[in-house]
Amino acid sequence: MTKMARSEKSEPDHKVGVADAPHRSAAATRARILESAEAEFADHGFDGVSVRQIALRAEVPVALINYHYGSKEGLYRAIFEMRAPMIVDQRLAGLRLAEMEPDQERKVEMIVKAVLVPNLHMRSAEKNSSYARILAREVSDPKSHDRKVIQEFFDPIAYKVTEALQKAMPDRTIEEIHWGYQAMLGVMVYTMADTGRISRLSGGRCDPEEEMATSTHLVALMKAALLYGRVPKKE
Amino acid sequence: MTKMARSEKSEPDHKVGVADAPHRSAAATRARILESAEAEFADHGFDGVSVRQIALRAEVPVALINYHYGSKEGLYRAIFEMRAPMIVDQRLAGLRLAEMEPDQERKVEMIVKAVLVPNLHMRSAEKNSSYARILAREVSDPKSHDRKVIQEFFDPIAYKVTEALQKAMPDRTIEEIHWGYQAMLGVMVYTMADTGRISRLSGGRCDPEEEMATSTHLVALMKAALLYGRVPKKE
DNA sequence: AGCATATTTGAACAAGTTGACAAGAACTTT
DNA sequence: AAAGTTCTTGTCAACTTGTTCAAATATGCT
Repeated sequence: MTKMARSEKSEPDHKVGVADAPHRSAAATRARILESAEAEFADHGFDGVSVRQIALRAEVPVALINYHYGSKEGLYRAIFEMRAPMIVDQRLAGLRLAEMEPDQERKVEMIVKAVLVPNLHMRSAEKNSSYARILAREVSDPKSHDRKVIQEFFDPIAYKVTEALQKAMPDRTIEEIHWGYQAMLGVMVYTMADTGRISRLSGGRCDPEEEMATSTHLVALMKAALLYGRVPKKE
Repeated sequence: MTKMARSEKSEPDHKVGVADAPHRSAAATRARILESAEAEFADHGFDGVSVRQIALRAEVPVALINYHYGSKEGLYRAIFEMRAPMIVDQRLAGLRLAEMEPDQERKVEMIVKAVLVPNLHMRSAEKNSSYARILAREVSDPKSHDRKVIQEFFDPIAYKVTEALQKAMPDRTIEEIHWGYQAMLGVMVYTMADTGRISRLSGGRCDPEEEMATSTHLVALMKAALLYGRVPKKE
């Protein structure tokens, strides 16, 4: 029987008076590893990074990361377990607000915002920008299918969004609703994953780092797409 | 000095009468390697695949692929050198058609189609579906930045598209044009990269494999986004 | 203090990686 | 038919990969 990783931590709220002692607390080390992993995975992808690179960046011996997270994939998943709830909660909050809005046009706009804004914000919040890139990469990686991480963490909220859209625009077909949602996700992910191409092509006029401008434009586009983008009825 | 790869082939149009001879022609072998590489890269990404896996699938010894393509990256680039012109040409043709259209609304729709349809078609054409997934992956991979493959092959056509959009909708700001274009690319790439999530979320109602339905919906959405998605003017 | 548990460490492991080489087979041209 | 390319092949060395081990150190509790 192999030694199991310490997945669950007691996380004792010990006094941090001895902060600069030889060993920072275990929790701090775990956090540092997670941080490094996030950055490295964002830059090079799951397969593009070796556990050693992560360990090097975190300034810990390689073995430690296996001790704390069990495996490379365990470490990877830990990133999502930490970050996913943040944006899921924000989306839920946005959806609740949209629900109360009587005006249809505004309601759709609020739903769009509920989906896009949390992620776009995270993208520009320096600290989390790497997670945004990991997320973007994960959705376009067939291997993620095996990891099931998107499905596990984000499918539930996806259902909530499509439901909300359906309620806001009852005259739409289910297909229209879903393709509309996919379109939203697409532009969001593409923008989050941006590696400088948008800025390059636009001569610097468009920059995903500028959260306000980006959100404004994308929300306007997707709102219009959802409200006015009807497919000509068959036959 | 290392032995250089045979990047350029004389590609002699020799008689293929002896097709089933012990050695298939060199060109055929090259092609077979390229095919296998395409499939493997699509499934696992550049870093997720070893040259051995590709060689195994193509049923050739490992060394042969280094002989023909010099290196793993050389092989990767060869895929784009083969496929990119196909879709670039189709887009250009679409743009030329759009140019003659007098009606603005139709014109924009034609530009959208010129961008989306070639890729979506390739996605569903069984043979090339793997290339579509490679492409999708490449745009969300910062490492591609180093490889410069997107920039090299697709930036030129991107400029042509934004120009066309500008001419079709002269009242738009440059930012609106570019964000509109990025949105188009986003939904396209996301759809091309799909790993089954779209179908799963929609209970099987939406499937990127169904080219007609997919194109119809996405074109309708993006046309509306571009035509009616104006950002409220500042101040 | 002293004992048990949690954490950290460097070294080692087996498996798999890439790119290279020299030798051989096949096809072209002379 | 001989010579010269072009193409194919098995094997190799040097190196990474993720993971594990046993020993060392730190920490928390009574």
